[in-house]
Amino acid sequence: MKIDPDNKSDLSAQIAKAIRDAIVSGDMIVDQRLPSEAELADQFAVSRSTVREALKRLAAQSLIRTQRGAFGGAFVNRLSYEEAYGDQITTATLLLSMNGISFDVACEARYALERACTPLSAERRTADILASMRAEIHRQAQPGLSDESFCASDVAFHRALVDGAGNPVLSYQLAGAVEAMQPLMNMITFTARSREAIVGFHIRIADALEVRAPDAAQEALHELEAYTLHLGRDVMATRDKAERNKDSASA
Amino acid sequence: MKIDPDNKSDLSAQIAKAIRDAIVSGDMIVDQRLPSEAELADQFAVSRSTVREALKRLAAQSLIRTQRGAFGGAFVNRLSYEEAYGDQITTATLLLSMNGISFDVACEARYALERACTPLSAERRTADILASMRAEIHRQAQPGLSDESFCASDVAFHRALVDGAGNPVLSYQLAGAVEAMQPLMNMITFTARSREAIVGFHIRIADALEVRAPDAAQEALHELEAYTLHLGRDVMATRDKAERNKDSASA
DNA sequence: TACATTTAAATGTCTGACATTTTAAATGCA
DNA sequence: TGCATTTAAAATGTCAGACATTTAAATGTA
Repeated sequence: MKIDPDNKSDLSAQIAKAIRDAIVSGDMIVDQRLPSEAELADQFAVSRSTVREALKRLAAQSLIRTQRGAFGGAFVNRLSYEEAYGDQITTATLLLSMNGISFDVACEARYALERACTPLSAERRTADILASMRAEIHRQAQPGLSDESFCASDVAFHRALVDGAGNPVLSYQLAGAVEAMQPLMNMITFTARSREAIVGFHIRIADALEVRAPDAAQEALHELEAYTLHLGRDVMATRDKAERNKDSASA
Repeated sequence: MKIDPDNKSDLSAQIAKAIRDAIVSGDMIVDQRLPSEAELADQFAVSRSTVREALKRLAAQSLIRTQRGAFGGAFVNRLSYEEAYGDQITTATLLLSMNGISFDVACEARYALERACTPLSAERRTADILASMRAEIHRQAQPGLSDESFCASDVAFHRALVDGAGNPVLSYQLAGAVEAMQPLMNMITFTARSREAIVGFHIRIADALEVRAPDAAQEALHELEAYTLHLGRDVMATRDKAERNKDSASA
């Protein structure tokens, strides 16, 4: 089913690729059992350790799961949204933090994606979704809330907006974009006034969804984007200024 | 920097998680060198094999890279868009194929996401992007083209539309959604007439982008979505019918 | 200085062993 | 026979030690 050219480097990566290809192409189907580690070692003419390293690579991508014991082994895993979310969010977060993505760019992407599902959400939002949004709005209005908790609630609100579209593919794709913003948002110190403004936008969005008014929701979202961008730019400007002062002081 | 509770199961997964957390939290920064395998084995009080399996998990997620030789080792990897694309597309493809996502749902998600970046693309598209789109349109009009090549070109066209927005975060998020559709699209047999229709929509989109008319682009995209949905439903209906006939014949 | 050689440190691979988990089969007993 | 218990086998998880290979720094030499 899979052969290995006599390249000399990174056997475990090659073996992982061969098995991964078999899974992605549909040659191996969900819940099918892979040969045992010993058998794979024979087939590929490598040691068991090398096979194990290959299998761990696949396990890290949730492509297989392993069971111990007799009649155990490695099985092709049905990739679930729940499993995929985690990686998606981790990857998106790292992409932002490691590549110096500016607040502006991240913000634009996030709201563009949210606008993509607002019309659908206005059409399909369930009572549950609406209740979740109202609950988050209520939490965001609590006076003693820390900035981190406020941001977390903000993310939860927007997740509800996305999930309201009732399209799991959309939810999956947007989970990363929305959650990856949180570290950037966490750098913002929310004054009482800015919180009040944000909650106001949230209420407008929830109201619009409640009466299934896509245009009103879209407009509120647009204004929220502009406001968020404004807040973010203020913070960045202040930070850059402090940075410059520190530099000139130390020089 | 990281400790390991005395759970007895899946040491390599626990170690991978500890290191991953250190990377995601920023405790370890890009290009920082991890301790050698032997040192990690000491720190975690496990064997070198176990450490290696943990490192392979992280390598599979592109979180680290390894270099052989003196002064080599494992280094925190700067996660690039190029690396992330691959996983993103693989995961999105598997999610669709393994979870029985219907053509309708996938199609809706894809076009919703594309609509999110059409206004940006109309505003910012470069001459290069426009040239790419025209080139793909030209290819799609070739008579001898196979269905697979037509689909691949279709994906390339829509990738250009997305990239036109000039926002790498958007491009990353949408790569999976667009490319994951290809296997589903490949099941469609494109007649000469349907190809002609699709090329017509593509021309309208490119024209709209050329004169920076977001609304016209949006409208053409909407109609293309409806048309694609129509094509897909026909195919699915035909296939289901054939399936039923086969069932009743064998029964 | 420039080039060749040596050396050390690290990952990559192999072998063989033992521990643990889990299920199926075998066994024993009423 | 029927059921509970025990046993055996198969598989993954872990460990220890060895050797191969790669790489860059250190060293030696013309």
